[in-house]
Formats: sequence, C-alpha cells, structure tokens
Amino acid sequence: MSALYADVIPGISHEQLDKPFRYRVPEEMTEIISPGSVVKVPFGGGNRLITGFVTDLSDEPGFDPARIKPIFKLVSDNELPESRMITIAAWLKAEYGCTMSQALKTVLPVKEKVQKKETRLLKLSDDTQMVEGYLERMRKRNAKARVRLLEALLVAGELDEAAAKKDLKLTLKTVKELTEAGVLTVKSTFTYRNPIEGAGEAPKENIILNEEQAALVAEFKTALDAGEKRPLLVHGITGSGKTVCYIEMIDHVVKEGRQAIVLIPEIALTWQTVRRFQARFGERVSILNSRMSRGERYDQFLRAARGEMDVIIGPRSALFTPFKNIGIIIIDEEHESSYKSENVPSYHAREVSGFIAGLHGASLVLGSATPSVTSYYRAKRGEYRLFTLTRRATGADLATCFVDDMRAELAAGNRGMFSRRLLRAIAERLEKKEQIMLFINKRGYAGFVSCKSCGHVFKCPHCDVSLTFHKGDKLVCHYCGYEEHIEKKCPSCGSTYIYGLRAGTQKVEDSIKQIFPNARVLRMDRDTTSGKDGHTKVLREFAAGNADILIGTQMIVKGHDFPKVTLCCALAADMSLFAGDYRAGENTFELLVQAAGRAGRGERKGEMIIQTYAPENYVIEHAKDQDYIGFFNDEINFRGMMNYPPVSHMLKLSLTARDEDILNRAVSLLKEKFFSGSLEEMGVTFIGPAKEPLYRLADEFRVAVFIKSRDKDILDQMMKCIGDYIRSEQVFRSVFTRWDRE
DNA sequence: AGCACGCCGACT
DNA sequence: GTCGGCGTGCTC
Repeated sequence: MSALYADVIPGISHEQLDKPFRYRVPEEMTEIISPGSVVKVPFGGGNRLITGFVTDLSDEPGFDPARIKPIFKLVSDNELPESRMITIAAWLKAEYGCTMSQALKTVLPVKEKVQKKETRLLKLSDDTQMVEGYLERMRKRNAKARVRLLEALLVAGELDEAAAKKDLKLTLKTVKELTEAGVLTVKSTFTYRNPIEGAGEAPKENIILNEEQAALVAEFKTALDAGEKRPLLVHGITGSGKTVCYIEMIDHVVKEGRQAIVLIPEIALTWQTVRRFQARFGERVSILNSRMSRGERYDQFLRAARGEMDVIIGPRSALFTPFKNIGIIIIDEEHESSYKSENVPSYHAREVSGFIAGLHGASLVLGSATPSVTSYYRAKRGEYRLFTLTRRATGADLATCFVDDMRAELAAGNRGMFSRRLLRAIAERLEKKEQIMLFINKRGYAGFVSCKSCGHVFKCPHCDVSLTFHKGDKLVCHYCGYEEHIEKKCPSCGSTYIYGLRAGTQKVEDSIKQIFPNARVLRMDRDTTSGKDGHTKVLREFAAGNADILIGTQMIVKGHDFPKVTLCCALAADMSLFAGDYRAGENTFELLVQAAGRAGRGERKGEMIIQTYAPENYVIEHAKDQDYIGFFNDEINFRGMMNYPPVSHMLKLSLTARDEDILNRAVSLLKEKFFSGSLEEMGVTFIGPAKEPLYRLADEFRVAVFIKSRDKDILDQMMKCIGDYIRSEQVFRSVFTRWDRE
C-alpha cells in the first residue's frame, strides 16, 4: 500500500515544533519513503526548506487538505544516526502501543537541549570609541533592547548569550544586529566532557582466559563472522568471569571499526568495572548513569554520533546511543528487572536490543548466572544460542545452603523471627569477627495471607497466584479481580493462626539488638539512605568492617562483594515467593541464588540460610541446591499450564481516571466490544478487570485488564485494534491508558 | 527556530 | 501620516 500523506517532525529543536506536520507524498516517493526517512519540506510562510523526519504514513489528510504542502525532497540517507533513531521510535510505537511523541522522547531524550552543547560568549569590540558612539545613536533611536545589552556588557565585559537573552529579555535579532554593526563579537565554544576522563591511565590488565572462556570468545567470533543472527545467551555462574569475555568480544568488534553497547544494571556499574574496560579501550570508552546531568548525557550522545568513542557502558537508556555501526550489544545480568522501563513506552531492553541489533547487523549477547525464564526458554527452543560457563574463575566454593522451616520453629515453641540455627550461626560469626547479612525479600510484596501452622497460602483458583489482602476482610487477585472473604480458620489444617507476613527492617534491627546487644548493626532502607549517596555510604561503612551485621531489603544483596561476609540469611523468603505475580517464583529464585553468592566470596566458606513456611516449594528446593536447570524445568511447567509468559504472550492494559464511574463505563465498553466468544476461539483470553494494587492513587482510580495468547501476531493486532477504538470513543477522553508487555 | 503581522512611539 | 523597532503567534 502506498501512502499519500506523511507525518513529518521538523528537525528544529524547539518544543513548539516537536509534533508531526502532515505533508503530501509525491508519487515518485511513495515506494521508497518510510518512517525514519529524512526529508526536506517547505515550512512556514516563506516556504523555507527545512530538514524533517518522517514518523508515520497514512492515507487520510487529517488536516485542511488545501493547506497541506508536498514533501520537497527525500534525503535518502537511511544511514544517518537520526534516521535510525526515528526508525527505532516507530518500532517502539508499534510494539508498545504508545504515541510517536512518547517514543521519540525515549529515543531522543535530550532533544530540547541541543543548544546546550554550545556556549556562546558575547564580547564588546575593543574599539571603545566606536562602541560609545553606537550606544549614543541607539539611545537616540530608542532601541531599548540594544541599549540594555550594551549597558550590561559595559558593566560585565563578557556575557553568556543564553543567560543574557533570558535576563535582559532579548531576541536573537538584537544580538545579530549588534554583531553585524561590529560592536559585538560572539565567541562560541563547544564542550564535550568525558565522564571518565581525569581518572588517569588505567593499569593494563594482562588477560588470560581459561579454557571455557576462550571457547566462548572463539564461538562468538566464528558466529559473528559467519553472520549468525541469533542472540547468544551466556549462562555463567557467579564468578565465572563473564566480563573478561565481554572485553574480548568487544575488542574483536572494535578492531573491525564497529561500536559496542554494554548494558549493566546501574548498581553493578562500579568503578572497578569501568576501569577494566578503560584499561583496554582507553579514551574510546564512556559511561552513562543517572547521576549525570542531561547535558553531560547529551555530550556522550554527541561524541558517539561524531565517532569519538567506540564503547558505551550504561543502563538501558544507553541502548539509544547513536553509533553509526554497532557490532555488538551486551546485556549483563539480563534477568534484572531494571531492564524493563517503568515509563511509557514500557519497553524491555532485551527486546529493543534485538531490533537495534537487526538494524545494524550486530550481535546480541545476554549474560546471567540466573537467566530470565524468557531468555532460557528461547534458548531451549533454539531462538537463542546457549553457552554455559560452569567454572568459577576465582576458585572459591559455593556457599552451603540451609532451609529452615518456620512452621517447625513454631511447633517447637520458637515464636521469634529468627530460626534456632540462624541464632547459633550469628553468635558463631560474631565470635569469629566475621560479617553477616540479613535481608527481607520485600520487592513486589503485596500482603498475602497464610497459615503459620501449616504454611497454607490463599491463592486465586483461576490464576494460581497469591491473593492479596485488601482493607476490610477481603482477599483479591490482581490479575482477574477474583475476591473472597478472609477465612478465620485454615481450610487445610483448621488452625486459627492465620495472618499476613509483616516484618520490616526496623523490626529486625530492634529484635537483633535485643538478642545480641553487643553486635554492631547497620540498617539499609529508605530511612537510612536518604542522601544522594546514602546507600553507597552504608555499603562502604560495612565494607570497611565498621559493623558486624547488615540488615536491609534485597538491595543489599545486589551490588558489592564483601569478603568478610560468611553468613547470609533470607529472613522471609516467602514475601517475594507469594507476591501475587506470576514471576514471583522467578524473582525469588534469582534473589536467593544471588544472596548465596554473597556469602563466602573470600577464602572462608560461606553459609546461606533461607527461612520459609514453604520448604517443599520447588523454588526454595532448587534455590537451596542452586540448581538453575531444575528450577527452570519446574517453572516453565507452571507457566505453560497457566498460560503465562514466555509460553504464552501477555498484554496488560492499564486504565486510569479521576472519575470512578467513567472508568467503570470505559471498562464495560471494552468488555462488551472485545471480550467475545469468537476471540476465545482464536486463542485470545481476556482476564479482568482487576483493581491495581494501588487502586486509588493521587485521586485517580486504576484498573487493569490482561490479554493472553500464544500467538504474538494476534496479540499485536488486538493491541492496535483496541488502541484505535480507545482513540475513537468519547468516554476514553478522560481515561489515561497504557500498555505493558509482560 | 525563523518569519509575518500588528502595535506603538518618534520623526518628516 | 509613515517609518522602524519590538513583542506575538504560527508554521502542515
């Protein structure tokens, strides 16, 4: 289908122009124009030709046809970095159901800061007499703006143009005229900062790969040279030395004149890691992180576009670095949830990487000690290649892992929050002056209810996820909206000892201090890490040995290594295990294995203790043995049985409105229109609506519906179809909608 | 961003 | 009157 009209965003960085303008597509262009094309279009009254980016094609004019102008010319350089970014934005729009403007903001995050790259300094001419004369003439002519500027300059000598424009309310015209008259000179300087500059030369590392590592790098090189398109999943246990392999792979790619993007979860982006890359790539490597200003980040993008660097290391947004010819994208710790954006579009770095790698013909490498169930599933199906690293490069042993049944503790009369084994172990470590980490799996904790006597957890009969407690006496499923009254008695064992787990880090700290009054305790949570560097400060204190016990949420488990830690305990593993989310098992397994990896990084062997009411749960059992494959097999079974991703595909549509009635009306309209039997026959399942965990937030009401199908194409069509419907119906005008891919 | 338009003070 | 500067608003 050849489109008649194109949406063009002017390549002028100004907020008011950051929207599409409709143009007619001349016949000879219809076959070759596409979103991402760069064009010249007549713009404004004088029809001056400006550069624009095609964001969309359509058959409707959608604007007064008499006023639509034709595209002047197609700049057919689809190799331009900008053009590629628009192509990526167009893909984001289609894949995640957002608007083009939202997609562009994701891909070109600092577009409005373009002028920031250049600092323009205004300086008066040295010819004082001439300046005085000019000023006098302007005073007579009552050219207020010019007088204002000249007077300010006489006082200050030099002025920053942007600041002067703002403070003195000037237009660019005034400056231009003064420049032309010769009373003023403009000195412009471009500043590019390298965030890791000034660190001095990093010591050269003499890299010797072990057999496994060498095999991995060799495999990568052969596949790349053979044009292999499938991503490579590296399953390597903690300490197997994935980073050295990455460096070798990148080296291979850089030597071919191509660039590399390395994604790392922000907490893992430590100084030491950066140094290792710097040792090999020197000035040609740069980093991005959230603590850099927008301007600093923008500088990195400019440097990349100009070809001044080869390697960028950063969080998921580093994916949008405008390199000309990407050869490799690496996602380390690929299971991390921070790779999914919490904004709109809620893209997943893994999926976007696949698309970008496709554009550039680049290799995609994913690495993890506990791969996401999705990636491992794809590897098993042959969509990804799999490489396993089994040897620990450091030679340290894995921690011994114990599971303590808290039901048994209760039966034995222990009503405290620590098992007897844990208390013994803590005492022993304190004696030996070794360190201890205690953590609570709080992430995703939604307040499930269970029986403390037999461990029975109240679950949704339809979705097989834990029900969550809502005020009053209700238990609710947050996928399908199923509700039931809370029982007074356990339906499984008849005990009345039923309630939700509720333990905070504060309570743990109090309790520990009571039992071990001489122990030095550090607590890490939102209260103790208020400052900008709050948590690094706490972690540094602990690393320096200024405390015996570190208590916190899972954030203490990620991040740094502490060689003196020989005991790590998950105080309430069930909190994340029964989080009311189909990924609860996966998140818990990953967390427990990671925690076990924290214990015993030094020469002394470590111990890991898991406290639970569900010791027979497959997640806990496999975590105890640190058996990923065993866990995966059980987990994928569950996902398949319940039609959860990755076996099925799942979309979530969130609806938010100020008016509860309007929200209800909008949802029933959707149900009426789409929740039909014919779609069920096509293998599409609608679930919900269910109230979101925070149903009422900031005076808005929030519900969600889920759509599942084993066929991704059908789901994509559904998203488009529902999106069009929402845009066409009046009720949805005051309803905010967002899509999430699960 | 850059251009036209229209308002308002100063000067022929 | 009318010339020219400066603010305002629009650009498919």
